[in-house]
Amino acid sequence: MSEIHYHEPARGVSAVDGTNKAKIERAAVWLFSEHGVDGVSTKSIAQKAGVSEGLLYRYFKNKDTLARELMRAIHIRLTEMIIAAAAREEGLADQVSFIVRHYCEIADDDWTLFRYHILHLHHFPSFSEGPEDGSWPASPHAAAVKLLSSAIEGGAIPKSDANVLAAMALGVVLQPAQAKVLGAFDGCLSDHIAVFETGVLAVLGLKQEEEA
Amino acid sequence: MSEIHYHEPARGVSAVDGTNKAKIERAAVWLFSEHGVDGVSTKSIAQKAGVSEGLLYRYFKNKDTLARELMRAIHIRLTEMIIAAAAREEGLADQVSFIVRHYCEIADDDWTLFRYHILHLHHFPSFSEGPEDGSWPASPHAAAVKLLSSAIEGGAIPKSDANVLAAMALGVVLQPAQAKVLGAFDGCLSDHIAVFETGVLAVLGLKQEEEA
DNA sequence: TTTAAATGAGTGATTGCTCACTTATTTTGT
DNA sequence: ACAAAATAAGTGAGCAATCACTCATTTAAA
Repeated sequence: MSEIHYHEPARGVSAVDGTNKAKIERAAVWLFSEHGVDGVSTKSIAQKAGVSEGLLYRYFKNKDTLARELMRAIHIRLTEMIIAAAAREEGLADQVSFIVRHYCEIADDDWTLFRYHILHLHHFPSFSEGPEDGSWPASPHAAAVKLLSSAIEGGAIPKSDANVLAAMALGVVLQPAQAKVLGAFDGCLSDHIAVFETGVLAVLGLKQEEEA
Repeated sequence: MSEIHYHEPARGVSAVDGTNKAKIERAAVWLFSEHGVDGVSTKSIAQKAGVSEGLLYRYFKNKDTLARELMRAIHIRLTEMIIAAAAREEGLADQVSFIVRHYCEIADDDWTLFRYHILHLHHFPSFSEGPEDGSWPASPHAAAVKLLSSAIEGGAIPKSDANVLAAMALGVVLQPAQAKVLGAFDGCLSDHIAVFETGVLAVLGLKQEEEA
C-alpha cells in the first residue's frame, strides 16, 4: 500500500491539559462555538474556566487574539491535511478517500473546535482569503482547488472550473457536518465516511472503483 | 410542460421601498450579514439608515426582533420554494432542477439577505430545529429530507439515509454559495446552475437524462 | 528572597433601550 | 376653504448595565 506518512498533527486545542491556559482555551472554544466571538464576554470565559478575568490577559494579548489562535489551530490542521492528500500519488480516488476520512476524524476528534470553525470562520476574513503570495494554499478550499487543478491538468477529470468543483466536492461532506452541528442528526461524522466518499466521487464524475 | 405555478413570493426585504422602515431593514441586513447580530450596534444601524436611533423601536420591538424578522423572511422563502418543488409531479430530476434554479435565483435576487442567511442562521437555533409538530418542514433541510424520503419510498432512489443524502445534495449548491460569500469567486450563482444540477443528480445516484 | 502566577476591584467606553419632546400629517369643526 | 385639534412620525440626550481591559496587590513556586 506504500502509505505516505501523514503525521497527524497535534490534537485539538489542549485536549487533555490541566493547565489554566488550557482551561481558558477549552472554555473559550466552547463559548465561542456556541455564541460567536462577539456574543461572549471575557467575564463569562473566565467564569466557565474557573479562573479570574485578569488571567486571560497573561496568556493572550486580548480577546480577539484568543479567538483567532483557536480558529487558526483547526484551520491550518484541516488545510495541511488536504495539502498532505495532494502530495499522495495513488490517484485521485485515493486522495478523495484520504481527505474524507481524515476530515471526519479531525471533526470527531475535537467536535467543539470543529463547530467553532464551521460556524464562525467568516468572523476572520483573513483566513478565507486566497493565498497571500499565490503559492501556498491558505485554506481548505484553496488546497482543494489546487488538488483538483492538478487532477484536471493530468486528465483524471474532464476540464472544468476547479474553483466551483472544489466547493461542490467539499460541500458533500461539509453540509452534512453543518447539518449535524445544527442538530439535524446524531452520531459521529465518521459513521458516514463511505457515503461521503461515494458522493464526492460522483460529483467529480468518477464512478467508484474506476480509474485504476 | 404543464407547469405547476410556483408563485414567486415577495422579493427580498423591502427591495425597492423608500420608507424609513425599509431603510432601517436594508441597513440592518447589510450590517448583520457583515458583522453578525452581536457585532452590530443599534446606533450603527440608525446611522447607516440615516435615521435616529429611537426610530428603530417604533418599527421593531428590539434589536433581536429586527434581526429575527429579516432572517425569517429569507428562511421561509427558501423553505417554501423547496416545499413547492416537492409538490411537483414531473419526477425527481425535475424537482432537482427546480430547486437548484430557484435557489440560485433567490440568492442572486437579494445577495445581502442571502449572505445573512448562510452565515448567521445558526444565531437563531429555533430556525433549524425540526418541524414543531412533526408535520410541516420548518427549514430548507427538513423540506429536502421530506422530498427525498418520498423519492426513496417511491423507488426513484435506492434506500438510504434521507437525512444525510439531503445534506449532501444541498451541500453541492450551498458550499459554492458559501465559497462565493467568502470571496472565493465572482459572478452570480445562477451562472453555475447547470453544473450544480449535474452534481446534485450525481450525488443522488442518477445519471443525467435517465429516469423518464 | 526572588520571581512568576493569579486575583478582582476599578477604568472609561459602549451597549440596548427609554422617554419627554418636536415636527409632520391627518382629521375634524365651522 | 381654513384653522384648530388630534394623531402619527421622528428625534436625541440620557439611563443603567455591560463591555474589554488594567494594575496594585496577594498567593504560590523556585
